[in-house]
Amino acid sequence: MDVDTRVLRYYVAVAEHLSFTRAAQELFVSQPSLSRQIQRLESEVGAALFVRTGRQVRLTAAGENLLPAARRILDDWRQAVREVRTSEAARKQLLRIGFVATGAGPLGRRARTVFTTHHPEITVEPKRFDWGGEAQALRQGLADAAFVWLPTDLSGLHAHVVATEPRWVAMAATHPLAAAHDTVSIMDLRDEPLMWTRKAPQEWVDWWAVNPRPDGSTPLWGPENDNVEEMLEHVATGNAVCLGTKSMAGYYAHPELTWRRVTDIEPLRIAVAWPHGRTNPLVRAFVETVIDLAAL
Amino acid sequence: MDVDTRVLRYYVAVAEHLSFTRAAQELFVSQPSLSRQIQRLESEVGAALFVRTGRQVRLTAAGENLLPAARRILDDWRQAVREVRTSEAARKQLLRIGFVATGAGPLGRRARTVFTTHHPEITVEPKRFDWGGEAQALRQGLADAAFVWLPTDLSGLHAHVVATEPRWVAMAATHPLAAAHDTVSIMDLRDEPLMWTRKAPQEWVDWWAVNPRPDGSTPLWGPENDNVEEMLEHVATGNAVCLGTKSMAGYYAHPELTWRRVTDIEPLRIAVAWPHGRTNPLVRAFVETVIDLAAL
DNA sequence: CTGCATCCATACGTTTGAGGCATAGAAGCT
DNA sequence: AGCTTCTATGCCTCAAACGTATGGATGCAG
Repeated sequence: MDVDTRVLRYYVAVAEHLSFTRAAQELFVSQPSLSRQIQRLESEVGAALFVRTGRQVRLTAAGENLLPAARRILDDWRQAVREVRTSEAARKQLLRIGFVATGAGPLGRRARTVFTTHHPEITVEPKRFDWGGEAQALRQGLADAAFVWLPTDLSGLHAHVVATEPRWVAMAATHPLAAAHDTVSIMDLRDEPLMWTRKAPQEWVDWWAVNPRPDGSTPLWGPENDNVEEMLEHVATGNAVCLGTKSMAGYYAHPELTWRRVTDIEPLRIAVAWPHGRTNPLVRAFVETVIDLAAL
Repeated sequence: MDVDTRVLRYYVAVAEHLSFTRAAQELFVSQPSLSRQIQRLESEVGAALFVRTGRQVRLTAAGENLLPAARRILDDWRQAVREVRTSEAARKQLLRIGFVATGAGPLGRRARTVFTTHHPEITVEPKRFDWGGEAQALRQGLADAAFVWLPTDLSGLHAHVVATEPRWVAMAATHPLAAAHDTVSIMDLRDEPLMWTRKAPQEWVDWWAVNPRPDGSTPLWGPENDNVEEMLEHVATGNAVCLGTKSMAGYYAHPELTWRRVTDIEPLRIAVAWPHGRTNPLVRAFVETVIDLAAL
């Protein structure tokens, strides 16, 4: 009679993809493991949820009927956890500001400073997340507001674009390109292995990698990584190059690393974002501070 | 971010009893295990749910806020599973009739016979449950209708009393009481260890054991058991005596067992019951068959 | 019609975690 | 101060969830 929300997530994923293999990939579990969990769920509820006919998978009537309940339970739980976490932070007079890597650069720091002078009783906690994690964190109640890097999935969130940053490329100091030019073109990176991550959605990875390239080609993929530090370790070692922001060129300038401006790709857009639903007045105040500063 | 509904049940139980020890007893888990699960839940949601102050346990604000969501999720899941199981049975043209031990005796069998002649396309499946399990089975969608033995918790169920049965007592054939009388009084059983179960609610156990006795005394408790067969094994071995129905005296008459009518206790009331909510017309038809037969 | 590719199920070994028992530690009562 | 009551911690056991390797069925192409 008991279920784990994990199993419900598995079920919804299979129902959405109508494929165990693809759902397993999305869920970062093996296909056999996923099959077992679905079998277990089916025996628990006493009915087959999917019809597997060799080549294709489709929902049974029971599968269709259970699906809304599974979604409802997942939403209910996510929202409940988000509210508890958010209230707990509010109770402790905390304002948790999520960001990735350099976040919004100088704007973020100025906003925190200004906010703190107006609300000295509040502790503002900058919270660093892995690639794509800042938007996720808002949905999970792990941050109250965040500087999110676009493009990303903004469902469930309010967002205002407050800054843009030119994109730069990082490479090992010994890299030939570093010696050759002060600036580079995206086409100069055609044969360079590029860093990527499975933490962020595909859309995000493609945008950063400029995939497809202006000439229609696909980037050469290098090692995977979860966050800036890991990424730059790889790059300094010479395994790959990576794209980043102008701020990153300043913040993460170590001797083994060389940064160059990329002249011909669009800049990063950065938004301040916060979750839908009842909004803590402090969150709104912080967002307004950011927007005001951005307008200067 | 994931939870098991089991953990939510634990949480709700602790919140209702405001005691880990008592909740653990109700849930049939050890107190340390329960404590650990609650700790785990608390770290998952990022807030303490209970304040433990040595002598007493009370809910925190976060604990109060999470409670409705936990209850909602549990109800949602129970209902979803019940509906899937019920629809699946309907799809297979099954009508599952729950009962305990001898159920409603001859009435149950006659009702199934009559129903089958009117609905030959339907397979009627008598389903036997452990003590107190027939009402539970209706709530869990494991039966479509059932003969429930009163008193029991009827929440979520419709019920009509359709029969009563005098109560008899079973003892080992070698038992002194068996030789002495044709009938016995409840007071004759004062010093006899009586069978009991933890499957059914306390109310049920007390009613069967006639606790307290007319003179205010408490029965002497014998071995525990889950169902008729286990109970009668104990009784035949001479470990205890047990109370049962007149039907049981006929159905379960083996040589090592002697049954005697108990003259001075109220008879068992038996109801036909079915779950709240959308009701399959076949269920209603069966219930009406039972009620009609009972009226004869 | 045969070989190949695709996709889900099964087998098996490994690891995580939920449970029980014993016991420590804290709080209130006598 | 000692006793009782209640929750937390340490340690062990066992079930189950996961991954890798592989089997088996289906559909497509040559």
